[in-house]
Amino acid sequence: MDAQTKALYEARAEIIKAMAHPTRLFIVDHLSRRKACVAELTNLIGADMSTVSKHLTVLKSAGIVEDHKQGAQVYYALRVPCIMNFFGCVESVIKTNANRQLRLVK
Amino acid sequence: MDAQTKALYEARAEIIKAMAHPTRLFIVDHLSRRKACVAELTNLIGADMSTVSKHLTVLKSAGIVEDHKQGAQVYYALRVPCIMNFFGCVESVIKTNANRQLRLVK
DNA sequence: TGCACATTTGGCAATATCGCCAAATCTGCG
DNA sequence: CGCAGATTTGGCGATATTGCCAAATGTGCA
Repeated sequence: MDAQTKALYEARAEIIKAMAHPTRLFIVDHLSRRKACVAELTNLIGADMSTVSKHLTVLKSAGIVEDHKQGAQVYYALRVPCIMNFFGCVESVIKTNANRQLRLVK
Repeated sequence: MDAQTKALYEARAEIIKAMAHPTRLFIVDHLSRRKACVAELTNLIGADMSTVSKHLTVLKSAGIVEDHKQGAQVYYALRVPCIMNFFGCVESVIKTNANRQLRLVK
């Protein structure tokens, strides 16, 4: 694999890596419905606010979300809605896996 | 976030985590065109065969690829073609990011 | 200015991931 | 059986990720 091809796949992996965490996945899912500030997300998630903030930083660096201040609060919004396409396919993988499991039992 | 919701996002993250590596992304991309055996992929990737084999194990455990023996060789194939939808969106994230960069410079 | 609230940053321990090497398996065949 | 080729597994050091706490920073307002 030449350097350029490698760089391409590394760039892609960066984006996907940013999604590869349950909390960040939840955040993306939630933001796909409405923008939210850190405190709001922290509440829903039930982790330390600093933890949530760092997850948001990861998503932001990847370019998946964007933030804007509104008073003392920082609101985050989904920047690339097509990310939601991931879920459909992921769900189908999970379903396929489950079916395979079932077949083994039956 | 209640335990069930958490479990759901964890399951989803498992799948995405399996994709979150340049080499594995390359493998998935390649397998979307044709099935291939380990030696073949190893050649294209240029890493130790044991490394490639382990990447394939990760993809297989996630249910993204499946394998079948053909003589002494093990062929891998994409099990869930919709995974390829990821690329389109990832590409658009990369493009959006690049445009943002440009705007900063201009 | 100084307080209260919202968020980010620094730091650290626990854990997970990665890639290579060496050794173990597995397969077809003489 | 025993060898050669293909693949997987075990193990290890290096590196990256994660989550919490404490401390720092930013913001609106009295």
